[in-house]
Amino acid sequence: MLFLRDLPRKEALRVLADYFPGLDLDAVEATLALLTAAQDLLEAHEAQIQSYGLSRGRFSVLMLLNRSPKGEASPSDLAKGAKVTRATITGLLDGLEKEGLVERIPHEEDRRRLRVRLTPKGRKSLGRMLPKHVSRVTSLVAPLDKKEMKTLTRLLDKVVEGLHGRAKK
Amino acid sequence: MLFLRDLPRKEALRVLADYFPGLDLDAVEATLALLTAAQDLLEAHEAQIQSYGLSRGRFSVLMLLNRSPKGEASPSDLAKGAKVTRATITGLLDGLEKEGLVERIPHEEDRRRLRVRLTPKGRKSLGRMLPKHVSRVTSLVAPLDKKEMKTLTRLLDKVVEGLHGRAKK
DNA sequence: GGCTAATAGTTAGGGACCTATCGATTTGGA
DNA sequence: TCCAAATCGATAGGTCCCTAACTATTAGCC
Repeated sequence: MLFLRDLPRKEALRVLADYFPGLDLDAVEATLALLTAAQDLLEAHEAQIQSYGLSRGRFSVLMLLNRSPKGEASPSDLAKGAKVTRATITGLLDGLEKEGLVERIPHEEDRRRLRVRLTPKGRKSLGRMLPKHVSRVTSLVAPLDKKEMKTLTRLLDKVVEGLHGRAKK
Repeated sequence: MLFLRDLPRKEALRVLADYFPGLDLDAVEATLALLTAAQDLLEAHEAQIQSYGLSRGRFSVLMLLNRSPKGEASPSDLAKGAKVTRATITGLLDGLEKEGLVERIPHEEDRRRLRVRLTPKGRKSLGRMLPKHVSRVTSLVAPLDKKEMKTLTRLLDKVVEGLHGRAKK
C-alpha cells in the first residue's frame, strides 16, 4: 500500500532524488522507515488478534468492557473508546452477542440506552488470551535495549505531536 | 482500535502493571508508542492520499505504473507491487479505467495477459500531485533534527527486522 | 404542558480488501 | 505430441468499516 514499499530502501531513495532534486534524503529515509514500520507493525498486531478468532474491532470492545467499572458500557462509550462509529459498534456487538461473549441489557432509566456487558464466557475468553497477548505484543520491541526503547518512545511522541499540531491549524 | 488507545499513556501503564506484575514497563511504553504512532501516521498518510480523490490502492497502482519501464505493467505485477491480491487489482483497475487514468491493453503474445498503462490523463494527474505528496509526506518527520531522523530510522529498522525474523521461525 | 432539539441505537447502502473458484490460455514433462 | 499442471485475469461472496438517514425516546425552553 505504501509509498515505495516494494523497492529496496536505497533504490527508492535514488529514484526519489532523481525526481525531486533538493529533497532532504534523511527525512525521506526516516519517513519511509516510519511508514513501512507502521504498516508491518499493525499487520503483526492484527495477525496476533486474528489468531484468537477476533477482529480488531471486536477485540477492542472486549478490552474496553473488561476494564470498565462493573464490566459495563454503553454502545456510545464503546464507540468512543474503540474509535469507530456507533453504527460500527452495532455490528460488532451483533457478532459478539451471537458468540455469547457479550450481552445487551436495556437501561432502566433511559429506554434509548443499552448497557453492554461481558458474559462469564466473554470474561473467561479474555482472561485466557490477555496474558499471551500482552507478552507477545510487548515483544515487538524486544530487539531494542532499554535505552533504545526510551529513545524510540521519545522520538515517536515527537512525531505524533507534530502530526496533531498540524491537524489543528 | 489499538490496545489502550483511549487512555492517557501513564494510566494505561499503571493498569497493565496491576494486571501483569513483573512486566517490563519500558517495553510496554515503547510498544504503545509504536502502535499508536503507527496508527496515526497511516491515517495521516491515507488522508493525504484521499485529498487527491484516490484510495490507497489506486494511488499505489498509479505510482507503480509511473515508474515501470514504459509506464506499463501487468495486473499480476501490480498486485505484487501494491501488496494486494490479483482480485483486488481487478477492482482497482475497473475504477481507474472508468476515470480514464489507466487503460487495459491485450497482450500480443499471451492472450491470458493484459498490459496496464497510464493514459496521458493519468500521467498528468500524477504529475500534478506527486511533488506535493512527497513534500507533505516527508514533512511527517519535520519535528526531528537530522540526528534524530537517523536514530529513528535505525531503531525502526531494528524492530522491523525482528518482526520478519520472528515470522520465519 | 407541549413542541422543538438533541441523543441513543439501528438500518441501508457503499468502498476496500480478502479467499475461493472459474474459464481461458499456455507450459512442460511423459 | 498431448494432456495435466500452472498461470492469468475476472467473478462471487464475505468481512470490516464508513456515512447518511431513520425510529424511539428524552431534555429543554416558551
